[in-house]
Amino acid sequence: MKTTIQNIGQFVGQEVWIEGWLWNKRSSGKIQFLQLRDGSGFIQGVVVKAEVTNQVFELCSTLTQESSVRVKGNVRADDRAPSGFELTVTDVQLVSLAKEYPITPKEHGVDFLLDHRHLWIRSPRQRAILKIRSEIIKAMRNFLDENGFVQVDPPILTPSSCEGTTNLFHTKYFDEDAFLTQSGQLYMEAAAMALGRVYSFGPTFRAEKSKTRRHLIEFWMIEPEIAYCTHAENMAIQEAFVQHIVRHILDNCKLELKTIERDLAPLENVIAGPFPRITYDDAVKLLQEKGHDIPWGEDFGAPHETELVQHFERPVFVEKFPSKIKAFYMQPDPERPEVVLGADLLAPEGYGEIIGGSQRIHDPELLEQRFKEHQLDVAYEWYMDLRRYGTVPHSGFGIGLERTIAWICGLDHVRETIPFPRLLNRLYP
RNA sequence: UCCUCGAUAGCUCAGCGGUAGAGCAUCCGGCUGUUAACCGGAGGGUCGUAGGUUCGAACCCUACUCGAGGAGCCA
Repeated sequence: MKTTIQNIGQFVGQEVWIEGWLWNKRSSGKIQFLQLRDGSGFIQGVVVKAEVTNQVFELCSTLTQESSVRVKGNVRADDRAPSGFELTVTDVQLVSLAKEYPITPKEHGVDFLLDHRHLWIRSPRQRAILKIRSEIIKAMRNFLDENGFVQVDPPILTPSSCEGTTNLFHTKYFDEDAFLTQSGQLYMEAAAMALGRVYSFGPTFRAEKSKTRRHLIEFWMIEPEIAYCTHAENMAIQEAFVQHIVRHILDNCKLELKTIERDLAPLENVIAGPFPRITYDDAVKLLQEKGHDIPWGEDFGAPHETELVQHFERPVFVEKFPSKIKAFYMQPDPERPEVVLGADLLAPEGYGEIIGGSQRIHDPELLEQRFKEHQLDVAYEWYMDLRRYGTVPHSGFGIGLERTIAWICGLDHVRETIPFPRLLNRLYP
């Protein structure tokens, strides 16, 4: 009978085969402990010399780290095992004897590990993070699908930038210039006018020379866009969305959270109540009271965000930023036209902005005026069309997948949240 | 782009002007409950590159290359 380590608890008292790899081994003369993994989980195989053939015992003593093996054994519940189960080995088949494995059980530097990322992802910690990544994506899709959103895929090759500010990756589209997308938002606005509630899920590229623990050159974003939706409704959706994700991970990734030693208390608090909201005005006042030298009208830097977040136990919405420091498409507040109906969601524990969202300008004249102010070119004719033909108030947001993962996992760098991170000066492996 | 720090064995690091070191990994030997197992032994180096100072440089100086952390920008 063949099974996976994940399901091995169903076979207590029975003899099963598992197919996997040896990730570490300890031996003691007449007993050997094989640390086995098969992708679905980890289990220890105990090889007792008196209980197997000499051939099997000898084979085990020659096994190297990361050799691939098929192992037969009796499943036992054992309190000494981290997963609760152990395998008393009865037979072993060698699939391939691994050469000297570079990633030893000792500590390694970041550069070395990133050079060996294709092997690093085999380690228990990295496996747990990638598993949580998959579950976060699943939770996001579940929430959106259950709330009437339709997935729409925007293009990756685009004729120009969406927001104008950041540096884009340039490429050629036959004889034309083209750029890798930095956001699918403008296309999602078109899609929302066709399908009501939509979301995109795809990669995003920023050619910024950013070199911090919060930045990747290539990262994934989820960008929901909703027709007939106000700024307030937009924030309510974001709050429910983030709480759904955290709840899903707490319910479904207990073993993985334990593997990465995540403190669960801050996560449990995220789902215990509503997210606080603070206006940009009040945020500036708070920062000034705390001794920060920031005038009204200036955007927050990393130290400002860190300070702000310390005053709240849950993710906090900072809303109504000055329109001058925000994107051209954001709807002005009718009561105070110098600020916009938009909000950033700042994650707790210093993870920074994970969501940026806003109500979009739906008035054609105002949008035309913003185009002129920002000196945007005619490539946006189609975007103006959305206001010419049945324009409606609408809102949306973008959530950065890797920052969300880093926050939920409690990691100190986003590079561990993606299988093969693209970083400044790192395109390998 | 700017600021700070770093580069010595396959890996992680110590050595900071006078014969190149340790732990892990590898190989050999020992051990029936190990959890980064442990104990004994062996092999393993153009000290990032190029100059300079010095009787003598891994060590001091200069430049360059690569990397890390942070800033700006952002998700």
